[in-house]
Amino acid sequence: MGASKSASFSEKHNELANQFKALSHPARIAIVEYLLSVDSCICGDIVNELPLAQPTISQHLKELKNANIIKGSIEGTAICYCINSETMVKIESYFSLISKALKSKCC
Amino acid sequence: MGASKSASFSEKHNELANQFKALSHPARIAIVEYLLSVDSCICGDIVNELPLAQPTISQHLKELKNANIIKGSIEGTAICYCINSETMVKIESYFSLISKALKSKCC
DNA sequence: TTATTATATCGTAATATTGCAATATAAAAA
DNA sequence: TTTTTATATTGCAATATTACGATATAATAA
Repeated sequence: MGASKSASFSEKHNELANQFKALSHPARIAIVEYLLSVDSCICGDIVNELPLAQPTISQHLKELKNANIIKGSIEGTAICYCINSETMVKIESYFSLISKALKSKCC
Repeated sequence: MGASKSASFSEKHNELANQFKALSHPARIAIVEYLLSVDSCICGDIVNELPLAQPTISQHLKELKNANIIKGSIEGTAICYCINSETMVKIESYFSLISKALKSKCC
């Protein structure tokens, strides 16, 4: 067969995996860092920032949005995207927990 | 066409994306958390912990190893895997940086 | 109303991932 | 040496992702 056996794993593990999957493409990392570098959340020019066609970027944005990595709100003709800090803090805490747990170990 | 245009992105963005890709599957998250829960790094029974066949787990372990998420060393017949703390700390720092940058923002 | 502009969706080809049976490898035990 | 045990590799089918041209949608401008 093939195809992920995601049903065999916990809800928590699946949610985490989905958020990492959203970040598992260089274009999506570049989008996140671009949103971070822009002063406000007024965007609308991500297409010109990346070497990808408009439909491709639209698709990447959708994936980031579905994973709660970014938020988007309609702003006239344009759409205003920005990073979802809540999710970022959550992921940071996860790695912080792992780092702490590793300190009390051998290896 | 299709297939990731990874060559169009920076080395740094590709490396990060690869590490997140390694963590983008619930089985691999489960492996990391299992390694974390075991007291020492003496392992060898990951196959019995997960609802996947031995070749599948071997493949997941290989992907985690290639992305430097885990390290493996031969220990007689068994192979001893453990988490690569260096990488975890690096990823933690990345999200810490993002969180900090987000604090001085609107949204 | 008719452009124009910004973004989303559809359809599809190219490629990558997932999972596992079968098999290989390699060290320790009998 | 032969068997057992632990892990890796191969080959392949099922499925998912990536990218983009064509097209749709929807708000503003002319």
